[in-house]
Amino acid sequence: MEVLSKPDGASVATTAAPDANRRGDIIRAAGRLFHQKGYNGTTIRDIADAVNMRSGSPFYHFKSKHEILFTVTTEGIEVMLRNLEMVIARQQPPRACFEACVITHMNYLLGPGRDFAWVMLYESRLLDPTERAVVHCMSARYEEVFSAVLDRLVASGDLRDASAIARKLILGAINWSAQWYDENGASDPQAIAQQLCALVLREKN
Amino acid sequence: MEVLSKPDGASVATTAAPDANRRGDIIRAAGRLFHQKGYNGTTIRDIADAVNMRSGSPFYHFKSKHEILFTVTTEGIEVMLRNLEMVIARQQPPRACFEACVITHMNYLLGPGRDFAWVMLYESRLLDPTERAVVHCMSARYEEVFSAVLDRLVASGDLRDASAIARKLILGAINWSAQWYDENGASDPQAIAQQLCALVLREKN
DNA sequence: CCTACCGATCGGTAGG
DNA sequence: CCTACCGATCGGTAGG
Repeated sequence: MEVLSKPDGASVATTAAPDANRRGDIIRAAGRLFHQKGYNGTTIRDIADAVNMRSGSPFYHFKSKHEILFTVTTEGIEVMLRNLEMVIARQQPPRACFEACVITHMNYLLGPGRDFAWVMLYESRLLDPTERAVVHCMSARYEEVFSAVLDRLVASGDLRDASAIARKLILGAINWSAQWYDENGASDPQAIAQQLCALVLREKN
Repeated sequence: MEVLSKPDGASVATTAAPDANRRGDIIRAAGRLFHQKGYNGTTIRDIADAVNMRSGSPFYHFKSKHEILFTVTTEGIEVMLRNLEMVIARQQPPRACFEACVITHMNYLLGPGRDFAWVMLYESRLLDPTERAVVHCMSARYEEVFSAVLDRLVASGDLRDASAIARKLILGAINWSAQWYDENGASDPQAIAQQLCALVLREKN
């Protein structure tokens, strides 16, 4: 790489990085900041600072602040949906399938996807109607797939009720964990997922 | 009242109202706006407009925008805690007590307290550390009282587990309902509360 | 509680 | 991707 032949390597490393994914840097930094301070509490200058740009430069990659929020949000929901479909493709028995879905959901929600999932759950409502409709559509798809997992649990006798309200309550218990989970605390995402399963599933016999 | 003797009654009615609780008007309007658009997405001018004041006037009642947020937040948690303690004072059996607590919680969360509870749940994190500590302390008190209700359920055999995680999961399922509840939808707060009870409690026999 | 206003900051843009 | 900047708007205040 030509970078190596430049006389001032250190300076190049921090200011140039020609082929690095600056767009990805921006959405990761924006996700973290939107999570910490909220969308409206975060300025373009905050985001630019976090990736060592000047305040005008994020607009070279995104046409508006809203577009950054939209990108962060869809990144979150897309990964969650992809993960869910991968787990279901394993074709496990109903109970094992549900447990795996919850573990996967929580691993992302409380782990690498913390910021993206948070923004999707709590900040996407600040998008304008058109963008919000897209996000809502993707969330509905997630719920639809999850719903089929619950239906199988009812069929196998592991769950009493898979109505729309029951589904919302279960997903609520899961998603709410992002509010109180402490990564330095005693329990990890998997342990929480298992507690959730024990709470809503019938006792095994 | 002297108001009645004024020649232009209509004008008086909209501009004077000398002894009305303007402070209460402000926090109600602020609650609704913070719920709709978020704390940072709501301006002092939005709030002032909503109660027919000019932009500088809210500062006659509150020393800062943060103080309005703090007041809205504590109003929410105080009412919820008071309601909870009133239900517990009825001294019902464990299962009936739990059901009554959940119904009361949801009636406020999805009904008259919609805005206050929402702001408490989702916007209070934007307070500065000192104010947030006060709110956190009140929330902890709520959880503590709720925890005792769960302990009795375990003792009576109606619930398998009342660990801290189980408690968080149950409260999460409840609180999350504010995200999806549709007041024009099919089910009312009480029906949702009963579904929650059916989901987490052992079957009666 | 209003009028009039302030300094700071915001999202976004033109031109390079 | 930076420099330099713009119009709009923000939270808050002084004086009445």
